[in-house]
Parts: sequence; C-alpha cells; structure tokens
Amino acid sequence: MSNKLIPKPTESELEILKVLWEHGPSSVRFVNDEINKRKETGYTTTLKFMQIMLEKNLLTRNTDNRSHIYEAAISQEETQRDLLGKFVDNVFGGSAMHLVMQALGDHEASKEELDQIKALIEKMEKNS
Amino acid sequence: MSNKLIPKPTESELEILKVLWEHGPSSVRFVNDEINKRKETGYTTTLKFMQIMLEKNLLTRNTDNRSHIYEAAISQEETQRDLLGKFVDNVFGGSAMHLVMQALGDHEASKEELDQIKALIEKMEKNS
DNA sequence: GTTGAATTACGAAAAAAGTCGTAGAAAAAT
DNA sequence: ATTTTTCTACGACTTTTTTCGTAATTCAAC
Repeated sequence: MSNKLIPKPTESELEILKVLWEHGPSSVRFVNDEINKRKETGYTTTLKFMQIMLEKNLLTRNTDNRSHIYEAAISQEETQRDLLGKFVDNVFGGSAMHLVMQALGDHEASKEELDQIKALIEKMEKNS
Repeated sequence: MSNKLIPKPTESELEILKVLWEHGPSSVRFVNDEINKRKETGYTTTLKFMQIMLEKNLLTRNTDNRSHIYEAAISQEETQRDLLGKFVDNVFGGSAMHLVMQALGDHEASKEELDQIKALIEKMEKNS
C-alpha cells in the first residue's frame, strides 16, 4: 500500500534517496557531501533537486530549524519493487524469470546466497 | 568482444531495438507500425530516432532500395546484460542477489521456471 | 551592531530526450 | 506523363532533466 501517484525517480533523484535511506533524515549539506564522495556536484544543485523532490512528494522535510531536514517519503523496498517491475517490462519483455537467470549467470554469488535463493524457491513451490 | 563504446540506449531507442530483435532487419514503416500497436507515434519521429541510432552505431542500414532496411547493431543478450549491470548498481547497490530475491518474490513463476532456476543454481554450486 | 559564514529560494540556462512539419526525391498508380 | 503515394533528410520546437548563479535571510562571531 501507500505510494501510488508518485512518479518514478530519475537517476539523480535516486542518488539522493539512497543517501536518505542509508543515513536517515538529513540536511542538504550532508546529502551533498555524501554524493560528492562519488561525484562532483554543486551544493545548490543538490538543494534544487531536493526542493523539486519535495514538490513531487518524494521527500518530506522539517523546517523547524534553519537547516531543513529532509526525509525520504517512499521506502527503498517499494521503490525497488516498482523500478524492478518497470525494468523487467522494458528490458526483459516482462519475463522476470529470464532476468533472474541472467542475473544469476552474470554475477558472482556466494554459496550462502545461492542456498538462500534455493530455499526461497522451495518455499515458493510448497505454497503453490 | 564487440560493443563497448556504445552508449546505453534510451527508452525510446530500446523500443525500436526490441522490434528489430524480434523481427529482424526492417523498414522504418514496419518498425513504426509495430510501435503504434502499443503507443501512438508519428512516422517521422520513429524515422528520426532510427537515423540518430545509426549515428550512434546502435543500428546499421542497407540503402540499396529506396526503403532503407535497418538492423540492430548490438545484440539483445549483450544489451540486457549491460543494462542489468547498471540497474543492479543504481537500484540495488550492486547486489545482484538481492535483486534476484526480490524478483522471485514479486513475480509469478511456474513450477517449470523455478525448477529451471534451481537446476542452474545447482550447476553453479558444482562449478565453484 | 557589524561582519562573515551558512542556508534557502528562485530563476534561468544548458543538456538530453522526444516530437513533428515540411521539402524534395523516388516510385507507383492512373 | 501527370498525379498520388511513399519515402528520406533535416531543421526546429517541446519537454524533461540537470546544473548553477545570485539575492535574500538567518545565525554566529567578533
């Protein structure tokens, strides 16, 4: 439940969301510093994005103090789910299983991870 | 081997590539008709895209006849691999296994598909 | 209480992506 | 052999996304 009507975040917006998901509610300054660890971006650029995201209801903010504190308004889980669905449609013609096979094939996985996935599959086969 | 240096296709470009992958080398008219089955788009719009994609080396074309025949210059497999890698990084923080779990959880799968995946996993566990 | 540093608001420009109209060439239909 | 249809080329416009400068405001330091 919750966020329908909320637009798919762009890549830059996702960068900001990631910081907020990882570190919780934060100031623009903090978010910008985090982003600059990987990619040079001006402070006002980040500020502008966060203001736009506020308008789009991707973020909320607390303005009690001068330095406003922003918080993600959509959960990481739900966003991932949403973007994954679109990605499956766009790139894998709607076949999630094809995507899974490809992901398993291309990327390294530890025995623990593989076992975990196997367990999940077995659980799914039972409940069907 | 093959396509490095080739830019990530945009969503519209991907639409065109999908038609070409599915039906093989085709005219602009054919591609546009296919796309219009799902989404209204002017003929010249599609034409323009395909000309741009030619410049970007996403397509090749044969101009022997008046109606030019375009062909995908990058394979579906490799493109999917490439886009999947980027998607995993952007959305799942690089964890392909997390993506796999989510995909399995969210999307319907037949027993056959699940068995197929299990088999793949077992093969991977042997070869490691 | 003036200066300086940090912050927000806002507009605007640059870059990227998507859309289409028109002109002219080539082929087909009459 | 005209007319009509179909195609390509190409420029221009729109929308979306990204980027940033500047002015106004607030707080802190002196």
